[in-house]
Amino acid sequence: MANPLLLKLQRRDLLPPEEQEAVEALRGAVRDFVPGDAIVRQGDRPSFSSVLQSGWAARVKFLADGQRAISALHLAGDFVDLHSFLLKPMDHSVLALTACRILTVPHDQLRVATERHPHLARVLWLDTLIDSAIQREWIAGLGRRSAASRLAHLICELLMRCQAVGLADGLGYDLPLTQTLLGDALGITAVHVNRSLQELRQNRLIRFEGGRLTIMNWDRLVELADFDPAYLNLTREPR
Amino acid sequence: MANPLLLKLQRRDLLPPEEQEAVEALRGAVRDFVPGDAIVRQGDRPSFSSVLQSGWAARVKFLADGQRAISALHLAGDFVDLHSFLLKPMDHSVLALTACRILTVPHDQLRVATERHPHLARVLWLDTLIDSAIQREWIAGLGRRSAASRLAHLICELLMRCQAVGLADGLGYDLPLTQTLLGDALGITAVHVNRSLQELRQNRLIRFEGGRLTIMNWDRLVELADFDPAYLNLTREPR
DNA sequence: CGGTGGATTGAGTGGCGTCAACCTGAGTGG
DNA sequence: CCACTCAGGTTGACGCCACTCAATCCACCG
Repeated sequence: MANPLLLKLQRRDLLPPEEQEAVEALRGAVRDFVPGDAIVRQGDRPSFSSVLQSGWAARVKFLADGQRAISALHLAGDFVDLHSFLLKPMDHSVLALTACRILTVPHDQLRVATERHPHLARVLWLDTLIDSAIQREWIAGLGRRSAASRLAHLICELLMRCQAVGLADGLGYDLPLTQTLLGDALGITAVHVNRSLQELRQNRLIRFEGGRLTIMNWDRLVELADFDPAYLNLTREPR
Repeated sequence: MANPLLLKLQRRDLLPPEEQEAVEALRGAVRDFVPGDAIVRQGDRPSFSSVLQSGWAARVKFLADGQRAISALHLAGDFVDLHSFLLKPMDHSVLALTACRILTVPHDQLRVATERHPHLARVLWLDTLIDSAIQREWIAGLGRRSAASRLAHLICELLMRCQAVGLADGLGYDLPLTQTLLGDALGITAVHVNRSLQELRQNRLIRFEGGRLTIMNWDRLVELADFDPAYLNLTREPR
C-alpha cells in the first residue's frame, strides 16, 4: 500500500527521489489504537510525532467545565502532532475516533532529515501551515457562519481531503463520526447537529447514513458553505 | 531600539550569535501603513513576509455575505504573514488597525537563512506553530465558551503577548481596538462586545478607557477565562 | 457648528441550548 | 430465541444568550 503521507506531500510539491526516500525512512514503531484511546495527551512532551496510517482521529481540548472542543479532524496521511516536534507541551490531546493505525516518527529522525534536506523541511513546515489555514477557516465559520453553513463547510472540506489521499469515491466518503463528535467540532450540541443534518438532507444536499456520506448537490452545498478549496493548497508548487 | 522579533524569538530558545546576526540581517524595505490599510490581501502571492515593528494588525477574512472574521491579532514583533513564505495564495488579508510600521523580508532571504541555519529555521517554524496554538485556543473559545469568557481570555492572552515584547506596564497595556473589531475577533456583534465589557467592568475585573486596558483582578479574570498561558510557549527550551 | 465614528442603551427577536422522552440497532447473556 | 442493555439518533417543549434595529450620546474634527 502506498504511503499516504508521501502521497499527500507530493500533492503540494515535487519531491526529488532522495527526499522521497527520506520520507519513507521516517519511521519508528507502529501502534494501534481503539476508539476513544488517547494517541497523545494534553500536557505530554512526546519525543516522537505520529502519522495516521488509517482511521480517524481528532485534536481535542478539555475545558475546565468538562466540555470538549475539537480543533481538528484527521484522516490517513495526516501528521496529527507534527507540531510536538517543536511545540512543548501539547496544548491538546489527540484521540482515536475509530480504530487507528499510527506510525511514530522519533523527533531525532525529524531533526536529522530536516537538516539534511532543507526543501523537505519546508514541505513538512508547509504541512503544519495548511493545518493552520484549516483552523482559520474554522475560526471564521465558528465566528460568523450559521450551524448549517459550518456543517456544509466541514463536509466540503473533508471531501477534498479524502480525495487527496484516495479515500473518496466520487462525491462520497466514509465519515464514521457520531453527531456528538460533529457537535464538538462545529461548536454546537448533538441535538442541533441532528437538526442541521436534517436541514441538509431535506434540501437534498447530502445523504448520510451508516457512517457513509454522499454529496447529492455539490454546487448548492458549496454555496451554502461559502466554500473555496484554495486554503487547502492542494496544488503542486515550488515551495 | 531593540528588534522586537529577535526579542520574542529569544523568549523561546537561546540563539547563538550567528543566528542573532542572521535574524538582524533579515530585512528588506520598511513600509508604513495607516489604519484600515491592507498590508497583504487575500489572494495575493507575496514574494516577501512582513514583520510588524510597531502598531496593531489583524488577519481578516471577508465572507461572501459581507461579514468579517478576524482570525488573529498582531502586535510588535509578530511575523504577520510568515506563512506566505510557503503557503500560496494568501487565505486572508492582513489589515493595519492602527498606524503600522512594517519590515518586509524577501522570501529569498528566508530561504537562504533557513538553509544556512537549520536551528533558526526551527525557531521560525516554531513561531508559526505558536500562531497555530493560539488559533486552537480561539477555536475552543468560539465553540464552547461564553462571550464574556472569550473576551476575558483574549484580554489575558494579549497581556502575556505584550509582556513578551515589553509593551505591557504591569497589568496594563494599550489596546487601541474598536468594539466592532473586538467583535470580529470574538465572533460577536459590537453591541454584545459592549455588554460583555460592561460585565467585566462591573465585576471590577478590568478598566478599559481611551484605548488603555488595565486588569484589576488577574486571578478572577483568569478563572472566568479558563486561561492557561502554556500554549504561548513563552519559555526557553531547546528546539 | 455640523459631521462623523464609536460607545451606549432599550425593546423585541431568533438561533441554538437544555431537558427529557422515545426509537432503533447491535451486542450479550441466559 | 428472547430479554436486556447501551450507544446513538430523533423529536418536542421551553428558555436564554446573543442578534437586530433603532435611538441617543459623546469626543473629535474640519
